[in-house]
Amino acid sequence: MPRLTDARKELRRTQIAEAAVRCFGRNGLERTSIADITAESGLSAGSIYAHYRNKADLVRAAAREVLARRADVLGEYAAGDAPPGPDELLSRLIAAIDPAEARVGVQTWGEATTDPAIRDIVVDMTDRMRAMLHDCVMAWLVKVEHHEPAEARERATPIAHRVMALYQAELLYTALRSPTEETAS
Amino acid sequence: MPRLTDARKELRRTQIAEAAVRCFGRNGLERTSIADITAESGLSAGSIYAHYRNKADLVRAAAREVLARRADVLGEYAAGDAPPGPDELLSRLIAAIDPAEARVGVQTWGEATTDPAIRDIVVDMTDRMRAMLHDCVMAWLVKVEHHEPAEARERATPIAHRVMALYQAELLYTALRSPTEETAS
DNA sequence: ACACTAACAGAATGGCTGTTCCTTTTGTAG
DNA sequence: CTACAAAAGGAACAGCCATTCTGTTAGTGT
Repeated sequence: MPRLTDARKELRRTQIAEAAVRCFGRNGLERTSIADITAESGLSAGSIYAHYRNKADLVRAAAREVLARRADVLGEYAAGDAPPGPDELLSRLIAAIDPAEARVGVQTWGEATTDPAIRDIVVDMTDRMRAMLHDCVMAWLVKVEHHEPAEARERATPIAHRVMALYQAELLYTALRSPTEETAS
Repeated sequence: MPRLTDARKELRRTQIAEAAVRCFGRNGLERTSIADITAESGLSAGSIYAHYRNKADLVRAAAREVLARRADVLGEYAAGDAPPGPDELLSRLIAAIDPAEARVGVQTWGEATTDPAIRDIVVDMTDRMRAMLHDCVMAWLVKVEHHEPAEARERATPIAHRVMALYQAELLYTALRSPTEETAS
């Protein structure tokens, strides 16, 4: 084959990454072998190495994917014109948690303590998500609680911090609650 | 040597476990080889296997040790006759966090998503710690806020839950903040 | 439609690592 | 103090797994 068109290439990359995420959720980052991923994705080792430099690179991509998907959910809320308050916001975030992705997310935290590249991804995604929470809470303070924008910005910071913390804790609980068995119909 | 006296045997076990914890904090649970642990502990492979059935067994012991040490800190507070309020309690817990142990703790979470044995340890320790927090908050409600014991017991539950969540989030931040370098003099 | 070249399959490899085995050492009981 | 047996040392082993390599296939630009 000649060089694949960019769309196709990206498609293959996500196909591999998604298979990897499924494997990671099932067996963990390190206990997942390339062979597992080839089996899950239906591709071969050679093919995987044509798209990712090595396993670490693939893990990074998987981490980015999982974390990004979680962050995206937030974008919608902040933009709406009836922003939910902190409690409601937290409830919705928690309701949107997917157990499999929660597991990979928590595994990612563990890996981040050791691997600087993963650490940067996690920190970056966390900061970004907290910023979105901040926007969301500020919008609520202004539109619903009728605070001054300047004051709202200040007040929103610790609230966003707390919501983030409670959300992460819930993510951990979800990850621990569903050890390895779920056959969601 | 004949069978070591129980005290000596336990000493060796903790010597190995502590070396393992140091290695885990530095390189992660899976990236730490038995060779690393022999180097860190000054013992040999044969010796390690005389005290632990296998590596998984050693990881379990290390997890227990780290989590137990964190839980122990709490015991003191609950027993004192001037129990700290939730905010003060959280501050003290956070102040007592050791970065190296935080890293191993977070790694343990990641492992728990995959390994049922580790999962049980983490869940057990978390429950135990939350129960201690509950006792502590209840003592505060009764002794300082002058609530009725029955009412205090009820009110303490969600508060303990929140303190636990915020503590765990802080643990995560600490683990991420200190990637691998600290040469505390 | 053709040719070119990168994607793909899958076997081969080389290194690493958990575990075991055998020897030597040494703590303990009598 | 002696003898015994378990513990410590460390080399050897076996299996796994990331990565590479070789040939084959099939998209893509012309």
